[in-house]
Amino acid sequence: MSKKRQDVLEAAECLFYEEGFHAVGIKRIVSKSNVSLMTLYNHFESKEILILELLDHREQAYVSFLKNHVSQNKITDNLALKIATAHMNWLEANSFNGCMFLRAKEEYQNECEPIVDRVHQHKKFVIDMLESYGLSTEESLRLSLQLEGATALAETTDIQTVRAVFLSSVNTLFKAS
Amino acid sequence: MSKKRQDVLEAAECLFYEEGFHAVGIKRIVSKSNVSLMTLYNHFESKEILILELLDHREQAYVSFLKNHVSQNKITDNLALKIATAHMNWLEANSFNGCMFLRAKEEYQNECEPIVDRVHQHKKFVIDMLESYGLSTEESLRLSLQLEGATALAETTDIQTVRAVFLSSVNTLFKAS
DNA sequence: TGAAATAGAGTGATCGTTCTATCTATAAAA
DNA sequence: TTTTATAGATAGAACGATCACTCTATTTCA
Repeated sequence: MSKKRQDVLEAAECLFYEEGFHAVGIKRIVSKSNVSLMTLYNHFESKEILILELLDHREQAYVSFLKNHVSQNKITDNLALKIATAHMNWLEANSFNGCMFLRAKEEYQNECEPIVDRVHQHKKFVIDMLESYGLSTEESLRLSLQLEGATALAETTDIQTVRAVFLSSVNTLFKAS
Repeated sequence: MSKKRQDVLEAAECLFYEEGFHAVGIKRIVSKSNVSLMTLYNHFESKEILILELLDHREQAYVSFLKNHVSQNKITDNLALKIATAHMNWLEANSFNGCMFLRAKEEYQNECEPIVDRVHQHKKFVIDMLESYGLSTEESLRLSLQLEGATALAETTDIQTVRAVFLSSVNTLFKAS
């Protein structure tokens, strides 16, 4: 991948996540990424296409982060707790402003169908991933609700408090599974 | 409260919730509420102040909705489940696009401190309300995570599925309380 | 008679996007 | 090694549309 392209994606991801999609203009992204306006438009046809590619980029980052942390986790008897811990580490490292996918869907609900579709696809993808780890459909949904809850709670609550509440809930819900 | 003022608040609440704060312009609100531009500005000094008053309005609506539904709920042995059911009814009636407070905080994170402060205040208010129902601090946080999770999951998942997963989780977490 | 609401023009700023004209850097041809 | 050709990146002006907000002049209604 082109270095310029990567610079744009990283600046856009940071700005959009911190301030929202409609609140951040193309000029801000260009300025932050040290790239010219035309270079951005040579790589991305439009703002909406940039957002779509950003969501691809972020899904890949989240999934590989989870994979790595789950495989490194030493807990052996509780898969859900392994995944929850990995998700908690993701939140702690990157994300105190909600789920970027849900936020994209919320902002483009009545404006850009491809973005909304992409978000639904992502959430389905995560559920499928949980099932591929060996959870049942119902367990996947149940864990998914916990993951979403932790992400939201972390927006307004001290992260160590969220960790304790989140992991103990998951532990209770999935013990002796 | 003035009728015109009420009209503006209702139109703004609907539009902001459906499409986001930055995505909706004042002209759209004026147009939807059948009120003139100057009338809006006579009632609300600025867009940000309108949003702040909207959050007041919505907090009041949510709290009284919860109070009514909790008191009418016939479950006698599980307070958390009563509250969860009431929250589920709120989601089903009004809210398939996330938590309006979190969305306000996300969009105004680096732009308007009073809005961000108001959102933190709201979340603290909800926790306090849960405690005033008789839950411990830890139980309140635990239930709060479930409420946030249900709100988020309802954005991309069939509402009856959310209801089943949500209520069964709360039931497991709070049984024999 | 006086206060409130109206429509609509006007403010300067910013939006996403396009265009132009200049510059840089690498690679092929001399 | 020098010249030329090609492609990519640059800054910045310009587009029409919209942003939040103000002002004015007129109308409605108690």
